[in-house]
Amino acid sequence: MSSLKSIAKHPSICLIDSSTTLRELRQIHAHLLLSGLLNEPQVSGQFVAAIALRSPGNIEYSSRVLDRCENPTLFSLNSMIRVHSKSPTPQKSFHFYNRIRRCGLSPDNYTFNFLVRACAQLLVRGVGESVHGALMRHGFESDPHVQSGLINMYAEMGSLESCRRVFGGILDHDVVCQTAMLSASAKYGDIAFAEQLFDKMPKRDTVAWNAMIAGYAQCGESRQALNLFHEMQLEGVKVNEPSMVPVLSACTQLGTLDQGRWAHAYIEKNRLRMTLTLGTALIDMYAKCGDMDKAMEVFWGMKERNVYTWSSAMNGLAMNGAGKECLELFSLMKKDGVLPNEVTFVSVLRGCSVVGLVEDGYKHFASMTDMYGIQPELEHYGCMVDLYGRAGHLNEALNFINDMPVEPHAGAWGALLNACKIHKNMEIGELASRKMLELEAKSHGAYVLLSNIYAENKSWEGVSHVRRVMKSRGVKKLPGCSVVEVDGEVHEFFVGDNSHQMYNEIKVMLGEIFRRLRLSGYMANTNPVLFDIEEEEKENALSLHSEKIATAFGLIRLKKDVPIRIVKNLRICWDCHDFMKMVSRTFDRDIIVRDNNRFHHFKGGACSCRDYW
DNA sequence: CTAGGGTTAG
Repeated sequence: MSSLKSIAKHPSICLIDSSTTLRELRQIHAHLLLSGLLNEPQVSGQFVAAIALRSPGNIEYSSRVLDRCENPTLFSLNSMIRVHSKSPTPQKSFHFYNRIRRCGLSPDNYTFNFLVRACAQLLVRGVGESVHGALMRHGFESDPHVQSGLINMYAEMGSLESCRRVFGGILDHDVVCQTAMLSASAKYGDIAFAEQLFDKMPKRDTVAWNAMIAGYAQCGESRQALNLFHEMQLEGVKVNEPSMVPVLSACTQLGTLDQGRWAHAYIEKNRLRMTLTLGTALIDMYAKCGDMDKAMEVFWGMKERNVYTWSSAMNGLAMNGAGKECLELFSLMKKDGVLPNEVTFVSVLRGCSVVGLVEDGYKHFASMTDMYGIQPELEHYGCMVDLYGRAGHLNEALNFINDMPVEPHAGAWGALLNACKIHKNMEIGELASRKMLELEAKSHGAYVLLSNIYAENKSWEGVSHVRRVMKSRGVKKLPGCSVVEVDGEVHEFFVGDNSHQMYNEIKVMLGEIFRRLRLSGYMANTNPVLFDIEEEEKENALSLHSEKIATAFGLIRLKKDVPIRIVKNLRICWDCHDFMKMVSRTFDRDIIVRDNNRFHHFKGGACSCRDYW
């Protein structure tokens, strides 16, 4: 036995890791074969498992080795099931599961755990249920990891009910399966139940804390996510890489660059590894908080990049108006041998759209099916309509919608409507809004756009008609809200908000801004017919859009060389857009606004969106 | 030295 142990630790096997090449594996294999060691099931098992666990890129090779092996160990077969469960071909797990029986072995709790996870990936009707049945027959339903896998599987299959049934059937809840149930509940928006589980866990480990933080972030409870992370540190729980991903995601949602920077510094100070996932979350955070330079710095600093990493960076560039750079990155990605997916193409098309590259956009759109076998989805069609529309090719945009092989969705008509607003086209605009409102009768934005198209074309009866319809249908909207961060503290302003403790100073500053802007020729949007995106309380002189209040506050509290960063929950309106441009020139300040659509970088009187809104 | 938690779009 002792000799077996030393064989199992054969130095060449210990050397295998993710950088090992196929050639090197062949050499190790030949070496083991020549020395006769490979006949030992333990050694071949170790060899196969080492490849499976530490060098998944060479999984095909270890699969062939294992297939030729007379007496594979359960350990090596389990390892193969495990790698395939996380691969794009989870069905291959079953090949090794079947081999377990044929070799006269019996599956253990590890086998079923990995197999269940393979089913969660596979998502073929009935397969998960039959594996569930098989593991019950083998008596593994009381294993906490198997239970956790089952809950996770049913969550993936879309049935919170089944998760609850599994969970309810367990007498003694282990932390592992409680954590799985916590994640499943959060995934389906039942954050209250997730909290309840978290609160009554007898022992909360890092994984449980991470799951709860991620649950908050997924449900859009960003503040709660950040609060819980701070609590986690106070409790002295060990923080690791997966802890930071939802923390960054919360910063991304809030648009709070200072907090995001703090999280980045925390990662470095605690020497957390810059894994693919963590790096991608960091790039996304910087991109969506408006610091695209920093996002690219992180991007280029990464050792490896997958399709998520590339797509995040490309999406960031597109959102920030850097369409050319987005397309350059796309060619580099392909050169790097990374295969684009459907999400990548959303970024590519948006990149083309923001700089008006109609031809390139069409070329890339066609390449989706021709070269990559990716079926365009609604988002891609929406991007194409936006591409044609923004460039002023309204008829082509309309034809494109009419030729769509699937039923056009509200987003496609919305993109066309938006283009009609930019290019002041009333006829197509009416058609687009009618179609859009058939699909989304309560879409506030559609009414506003249509009304403004009428107003700009001086069709007053059109304007009043829209208003009547809106009222009769009870269309509601979110109140506009803008957020500014000063010294890591988040300040929130609503439309016409006078509740801030510094409101008196803000009021004085607003007066000063308007006085100076008027001297430079700014005409406040006084057209009483032009429909305001946040029209309510317009008659109140102090009722200003939240981004104007936020700008005044930023001018007071932020140093001159620091850009004023504003995050808005709605789309910025034309008047505020003009206002921002003029403030950026008159006060010589950079202003960066993230609205719910994209970024606007105001500098020296111009905007990065080139007034394409 | 096999089991849990995390990322892009909408």
